[in-house]
Amino acid sequence: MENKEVAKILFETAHLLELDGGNIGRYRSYEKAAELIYSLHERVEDLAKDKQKLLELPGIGEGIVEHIGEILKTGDYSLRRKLLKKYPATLLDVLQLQSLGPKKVSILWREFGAATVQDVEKLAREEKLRDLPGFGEKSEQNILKACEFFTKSTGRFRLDQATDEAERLSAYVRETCSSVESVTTAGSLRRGRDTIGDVDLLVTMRPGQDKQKDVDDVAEHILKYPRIERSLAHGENKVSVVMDTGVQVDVRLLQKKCFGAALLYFTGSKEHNVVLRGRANDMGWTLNEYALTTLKGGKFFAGKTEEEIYSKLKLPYIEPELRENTGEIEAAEKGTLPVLVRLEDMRGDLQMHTTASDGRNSIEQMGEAARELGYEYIALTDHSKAVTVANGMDEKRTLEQIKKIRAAQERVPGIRLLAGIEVDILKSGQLDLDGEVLAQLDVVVASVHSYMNLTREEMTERLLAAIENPYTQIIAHPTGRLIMRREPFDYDMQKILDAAKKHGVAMECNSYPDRLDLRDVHLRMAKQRGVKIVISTDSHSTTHLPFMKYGVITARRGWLEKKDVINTLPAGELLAALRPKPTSAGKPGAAKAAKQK
DNA sequence: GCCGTTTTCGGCCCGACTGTTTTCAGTCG
Repeated sequence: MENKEVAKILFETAHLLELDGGNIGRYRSYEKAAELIYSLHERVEDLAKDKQKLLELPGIGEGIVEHIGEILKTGDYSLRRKLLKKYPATLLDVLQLQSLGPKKVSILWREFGAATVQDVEKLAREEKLRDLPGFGEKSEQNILKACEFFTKSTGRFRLDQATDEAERLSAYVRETCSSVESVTTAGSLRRGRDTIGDVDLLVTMRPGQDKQKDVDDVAEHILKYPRIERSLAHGENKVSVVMDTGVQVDVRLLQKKCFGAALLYFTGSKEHNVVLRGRANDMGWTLNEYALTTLKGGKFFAGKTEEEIYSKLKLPYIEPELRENTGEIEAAEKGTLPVLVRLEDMRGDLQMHTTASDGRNSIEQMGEAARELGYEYIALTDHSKAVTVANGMDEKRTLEQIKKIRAAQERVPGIRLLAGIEVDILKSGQLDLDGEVLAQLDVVVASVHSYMNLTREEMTERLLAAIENPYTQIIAHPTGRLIMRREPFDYDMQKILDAAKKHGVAMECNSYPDRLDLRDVHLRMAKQRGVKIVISTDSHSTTHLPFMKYGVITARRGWLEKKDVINTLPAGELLAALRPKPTSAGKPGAAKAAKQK
């Protein structure tokens, strides 16, 4: 059973307990355990074999260990089942609605038997909510809007969508408010999560222009941004709006001396902050979004920069992408934080498509655009014949494509053009092209585009076969997930990564914002095993080449350093770092054997 | 249900905002 599934059952139990009222802290224990397991990089199933190991985890006690045992054994949990007899599972959706929390959801359930978002929406339309205690006309309207929003979307957005929204609004504020000194992105967007709930922007004022009136003027001005669909909140130092794209943006207007404390606080994660707060308390201070102050007397101690606060807490600066409370604080204490890979470290891009298959641009255009970005090399990796919808190439066309790439090199100086392929991994695990042809390519990237619903065992075998094939050098978008659209393939990731390490096959961190695959947790697993990583864009147009930044941020979330990512190497060293292919001339039988694998 | 150098009970991060109230409960991040 996957950690995600165990965590889901615990989360649901926590929410149901919250609805049920009673002991305040009890549900938080379930929630804390769920959060921990969700972000754990070891499998909870493996840890559970040794009860002591589970007990060592913070927030996990005898009770939770027993419940985890039950969940792993039976696939469900008796308390959750019991609560679900009392409350329908659809109430968990209702709980997701903005402005409705456990207390109010509980009232709606008791008073009207409202169990679904549709039920609540109907009641709001019939104006039946406004007379309940704690409700009113305005909250009825908000609930109605929340129901409509829920129906329209699940409320999360891809990293690129949130990035675009943040950049557009930031530019508007910077360009049109002369009293504003800086606009900074915080929240999960700054941490680089693959999906974003809402965008957090922090605004500071220029010296001398930071009186409440100036701040109010800026808030008013932000509310005039034409792409705002509606405003959710407008306080003294906060403006919350929903854009016409459905993305929610919270803008906070800050005093400069609080900027570091606020940036730290609003960047999160919540779990990271809770530990920092506890640490501050232990040292005789208290940390909030304004400052680090003394516990007694509230004397200001630090707050202007994040570095200053970490330093006072006797920690080195921790990069935002690491702030998930998954070991970064311990690493910071020991001085073993990774030096994370940066976008500037990337020397080439190893997956992209041209008009030869389903790309929009020619070899030359891709080469020139990549050279503009400062790359030293790229691999042109069009599809193989199994992907008929993408005009995949057979052996003959692949050989012609190699010639075309070699010829294009003459016309595009200043960047090395590597002849590559994105060869399909067939249902059997065989590669889609003959070994003799694969042997002539500089870079062989292999990936799955069909039969995505095989059983866990079948999919594991399929990928193992592909990795064992001597021509495979890189596995591209290894889990096949499409963010918010398609679940990842089901297979044994540990076995696949172990095999990749054994055979010297690199795993891709695909930068395409719909994919981000491998994801952070899996990249970290790969790093721990010493598996080589490449970060590629899978560009289908020159306009996709800048997606590299999303792959890099995902890699950073996976704790990857420059040395873990082989396309940070110069071309010669990169080619040496790729798994050596058998040459068709040297071993006549090798190619044939590989084909039959 | 978990936790503890204010430790076996009593609190669980904590401050802002909203909407409903006339001083605060509920929600949110």
